[in-house]
Amino acid sequence: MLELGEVDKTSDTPAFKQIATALREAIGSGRLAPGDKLPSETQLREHFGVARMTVRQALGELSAEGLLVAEHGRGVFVRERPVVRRVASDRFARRHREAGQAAFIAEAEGIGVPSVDEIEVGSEPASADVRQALAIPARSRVVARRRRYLMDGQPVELASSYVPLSIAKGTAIEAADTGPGGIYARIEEAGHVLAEFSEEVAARMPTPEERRRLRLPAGTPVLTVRRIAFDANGLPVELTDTVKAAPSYVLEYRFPAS
Amino acid sequence: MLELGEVDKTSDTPAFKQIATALREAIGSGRLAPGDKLPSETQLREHFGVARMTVRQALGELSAEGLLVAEHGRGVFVRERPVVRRVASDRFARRHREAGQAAFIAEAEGIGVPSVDEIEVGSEPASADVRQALAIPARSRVVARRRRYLMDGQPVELASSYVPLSIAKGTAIEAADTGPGGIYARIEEAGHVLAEFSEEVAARMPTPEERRRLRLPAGTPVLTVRRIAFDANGLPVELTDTVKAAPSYVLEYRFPAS
DNA sequence: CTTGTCCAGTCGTCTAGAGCAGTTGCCCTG
DNA sequence: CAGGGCAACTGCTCTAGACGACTGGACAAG
Repeated sequence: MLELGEVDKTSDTPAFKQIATALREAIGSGRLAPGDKLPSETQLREHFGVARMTVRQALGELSAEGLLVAEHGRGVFVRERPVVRRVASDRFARRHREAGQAAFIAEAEGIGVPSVDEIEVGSEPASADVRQALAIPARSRVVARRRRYLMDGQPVELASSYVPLSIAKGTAIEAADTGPGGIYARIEEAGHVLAEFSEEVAARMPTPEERRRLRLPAGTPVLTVRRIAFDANGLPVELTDTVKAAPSYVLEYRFPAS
Repeated sequence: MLELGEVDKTSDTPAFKQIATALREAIGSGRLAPGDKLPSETQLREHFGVARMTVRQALGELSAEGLLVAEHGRGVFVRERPVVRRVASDRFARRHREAGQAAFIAEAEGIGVPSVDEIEVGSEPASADVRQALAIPARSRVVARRRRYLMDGQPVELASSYVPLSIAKGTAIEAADTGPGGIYARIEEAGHVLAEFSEEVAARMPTPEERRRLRLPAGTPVLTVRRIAFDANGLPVELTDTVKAAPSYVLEYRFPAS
């Protein structure tokens, strides 16, 4: 019989979140393998001692993340190829609403990343790699911002953002707190209307340093995303390199074809 | 007062879907502007004559799409700007229009199509995962095409393509050689105008089988891409799962003038 | 004027049911 | 033995409540 733990009703964590966590853990540990059928909603309801709607809320969360597939009349199964989609975060949404910068920032900062626990800001000479990406000359300097993002207390992402010093000079971009609307709002204030960005996604093994900071088990790959923002003149204005703990991140884009 | 229409309880469309559609329409038509506050859940409940959970289900759907933001104690608001993943790529759209199907194929199959050295085509029962992605019922069959791509003699990519047998039946899709224009041309000939596709990218370690076929050194991760093509009616018509040895994958986006 | 308290409104979570609609396995029939 | 039909099981939709937590404004006390 599948071991799934219990729900602590005295906890301030909602019961459905606890159930979702228990199921996630069972999948992560391999007790539930890809293709396996989960206990039915009724069985889970009895096991955890909650109402069926509560179980469904947990299952719905995991389905939205792409970990589970429910099939009418058959059961709920662990996905054979687990994927995790982006989920909007209310907290971020609120910040955006207040700042009026919703779409670009939401996308560029990564929707669904709730908190930052480390931050490091300073000007430095740009590496050859960064210079090439930002199309700036040799010996140029950039303002670098390095952060670690947490979700539910677990590190999920390391981000390094670079802005040419020629753009950042004398603005709040040089400060740890970039103010309302974040860094993109400051870049626009500096006269660069954001128009486009490109993303390059790759898979690789983490460095030992990255493994430590992301608390990754040995043998786990990371997903890296390099994003470059361009202004209306096609000038690169910002570069963000992100290292994401895999497979907790997946991109999903839909293109109208015409 | 906001006009939102009614729910037809005799319809076979679920009530919460009808409510979601009504709200989407109100936002699309501008009766609900970005930043506007929606009627409260209680008011919507009374207006549509349904239980509150049903209203919440509709609101949850729109929140997941990024159209709405709920804030505890304040209300539900229309997002200031649409989420980026719904924004068209001009580059892609333009090329599609100019070159017709060739562009869609080049984009979908990967630019700089390499050579294929293994191919395997046949009809088979769809796995739960594939059925879910293609939105087809249990026990459905699909035409599966499994290929290995080579670049300069080195294997770079394993691709598995699935088309519902209901679409492929009696067409060249069932043949190893799909003829000029490839599989997408045959799908269009079958009456499905291709309209959009979605992509999901993830990183993971290869299976031993994949490692062997891609001739990967131990400890090297792969990049996986799942692409689903939809016709003009929003019906999924084809699914491609790709496992790439090549380290990176590029996506480009452009923001609408705003 | 400032501060703190209270309260109505709102969303978040949860319970305890109900009927409906797919899926599957089994039994019965021919 | 093959096929049809039935019944059990599953997830899907929905109802009708309950209480808690958060927000924002009214109002009283300082």
